[in-house]
Amino acid sequence: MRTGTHHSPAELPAELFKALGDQTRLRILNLLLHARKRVCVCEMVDALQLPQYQISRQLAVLKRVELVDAEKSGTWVYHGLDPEHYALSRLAPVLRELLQGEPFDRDRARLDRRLSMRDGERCVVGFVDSISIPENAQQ
Amino acid sequence: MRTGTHHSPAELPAELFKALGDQTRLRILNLLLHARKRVCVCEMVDALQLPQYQISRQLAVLKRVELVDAEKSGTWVYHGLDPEHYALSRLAPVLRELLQGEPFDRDRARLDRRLSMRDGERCVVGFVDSISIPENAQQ
DNA sequence: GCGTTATATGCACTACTAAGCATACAGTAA
DNA sequence: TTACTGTATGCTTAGTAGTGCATATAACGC
Repeated sequence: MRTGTHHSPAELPAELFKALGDQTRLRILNLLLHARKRVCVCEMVDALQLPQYQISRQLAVLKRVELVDAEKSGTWVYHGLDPEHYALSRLAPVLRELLQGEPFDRDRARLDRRLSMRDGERCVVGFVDSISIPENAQQ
Repeated sequence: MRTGTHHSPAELPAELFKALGDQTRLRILNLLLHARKRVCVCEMVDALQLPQYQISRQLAVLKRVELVDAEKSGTWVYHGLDPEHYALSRLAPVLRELLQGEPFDRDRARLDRRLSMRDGERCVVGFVDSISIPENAQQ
């Protein structure tokens, strides 16, 4: 069990909001809030259509503030929201409301297609590159 | 009336959280949430015990994301939360809950002393330097 | 006009942060 | 072992954000 935060308690809220202050990290949180289960990195790569290193990197930031934790299973790493986080329950409804429109809607749609490729609870396909979604507009 | 945000709508939530991701700005918001009325810069200087330029500067950031707006009255400028902000009503309860403990509690106490020096709704004393509060611990 | 007070801001400096690329690490399968 | 795949991370670079100081702006009183 992880115990230490690396910040003075007095600045915890600032660190928390700083972690939320990035588009990529909000897109990741949008996926996790939507999926309501752990999601592995390759699934996020396909859903967000971003390079794998960007997602790993931003996940590390979210883990540092303990919004996200990880569970390893073989080569795959499943990341999920930490329901124990001291502010998540209050923050989640606000995030759900704010993370609407593009790119958040399309990200959720791509994640759904990607998650439908699972074998039960397990990710089995690795990087699929380009989950096709009716792209009425690009971006 | 200010109309334009300077950010693409798709990144508005990220810009909003970025604005919340700073200790000084959270301390300012804490004051405004507590006061439930407009507060002028010199009152914030005394409550937060920070240099005036820091407060003006961070207020400018909060105004850029339109969480805060200002009303001028002579030399004094009264800053307040913008109740029209698209996310403030959802965010305010979360902020109230997170902005507890030090330095937020003491900031609110100092603001109360400072506000008690008002003449009705008007700030009349300028910089008082060191609103005395039982400082059981320094900082 | 002048001086004074309240607030905002230009500048220099420092520190941090995200992106991009390559590579390291870990686990699987042969 | 070797090859391969999923994930994490070291490094560099570019852009950005906070601080501190000085100064500018604005409104007041004389």
